[in-house]
Amino acid sequence: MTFELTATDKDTNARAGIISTDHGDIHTPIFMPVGTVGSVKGVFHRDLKEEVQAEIILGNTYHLYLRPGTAILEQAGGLHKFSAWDRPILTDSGGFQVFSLAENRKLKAEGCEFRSHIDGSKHFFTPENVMDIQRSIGADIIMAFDECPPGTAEYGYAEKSLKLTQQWLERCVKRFDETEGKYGYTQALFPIVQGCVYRDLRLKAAEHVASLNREGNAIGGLAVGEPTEQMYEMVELVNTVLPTDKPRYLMGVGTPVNILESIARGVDMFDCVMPTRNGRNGMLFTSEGIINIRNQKWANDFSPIDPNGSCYTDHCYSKAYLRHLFISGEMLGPQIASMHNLGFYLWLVREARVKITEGTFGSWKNAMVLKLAQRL
RNA sequence: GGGGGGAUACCAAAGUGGCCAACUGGGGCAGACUGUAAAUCUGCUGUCGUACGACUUCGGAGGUUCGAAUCCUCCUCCCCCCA
Repeated sequence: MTFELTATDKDTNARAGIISTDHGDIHTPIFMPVGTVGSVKGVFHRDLKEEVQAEIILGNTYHLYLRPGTAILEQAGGLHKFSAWDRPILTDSGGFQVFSLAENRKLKAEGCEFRSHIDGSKHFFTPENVMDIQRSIGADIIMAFDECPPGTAEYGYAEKSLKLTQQWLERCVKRFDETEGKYGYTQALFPIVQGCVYRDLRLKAAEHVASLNREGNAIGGLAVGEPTEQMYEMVELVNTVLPTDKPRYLMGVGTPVNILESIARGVDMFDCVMPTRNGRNGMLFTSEGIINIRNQKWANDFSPIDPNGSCYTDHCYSKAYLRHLFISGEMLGPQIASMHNLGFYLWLVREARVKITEGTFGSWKNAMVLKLAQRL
């Protein structure tokens, strides 16, 4: 995997670049649709490629390990072949599940014991076996196994947690470097900066991560309950330390506005369940603002879902019809909404890329931020 | 013609003297969702009020009672069985 910086904005820290992987190029800034169990929920690969124009998608180590399991994935020849997705894939390590499935796990220095959310069975994740599992899944970019503490964590806990994450990171790197890809193409390991909302911890974590000199770096533990302004502050701070010649990935973020603000602070890669999950639940992100398509007021609005949208669904279907689908519990509704939202997110980052290249990102971003946060 | 059963809020359906403005579903309305245990979850759903509360309701009209959706009388309508 390589990264080439192709443009830098004059007014902000925004950058444009190209990540090259064995499964193709990724133009940054980029949004990566989340496909936890090997499926971007409700969206066909063909639409993901041709309409949404997704260049890379996510998978999740914890979920894929439980189902279908590494044996099946290895027999299939890795997740790309298994799922018939031939573009790049990034897998999260299961670190987020240490956070989101907190009731079902026990943290230890050695690793993390999980109770499967499916059948209650016990599983033990360590930095080493998480690297091995991600080798079996075969993602182009794999993530270090970390602990993601809640945004409200107190300093003492945050400090302790960071120490654990850093120890785990060393072990991840060691294991990763001792092993190699199983399917004939290369993989890259991204370390993750933790440290909650504490400046000194974040700086320390960023310096540690930078010193490892990996092919890309991630910022984790944000958008997990802390105020948005603190998130921006942390992103800005961490990016003063993370190398400029490596892609920076802000994990799990976020709203369209979060993404624009973070691009302005030097982030290159994003992922979030928001466009798909909120889409399934009737929330549309459009070029004019946010729509709750279930609201009564759209019942007789026969205008297209998003007249400026880049997907065929945006022009093909009306708001009134999409509302009808949601109200009627038709599965086509969530599918259309998911595709629309993903299409919008990808349009947004492509547009950001153009503006960065043209040198007009700053003013464009400010105008967009005002528009996109509006509730229609 | 005879006998029996029923009528409760938008729909269905509990409730059969006070704890009932009325269980529960559905529907409707609104909200939440950030490295996905989520096609999920939450709230509201008689009127007025932010709320404490006030007012009007259980087919209709009377009545009994301190008190009625619940008991009595009459009326209207619906369903079932027999002829």
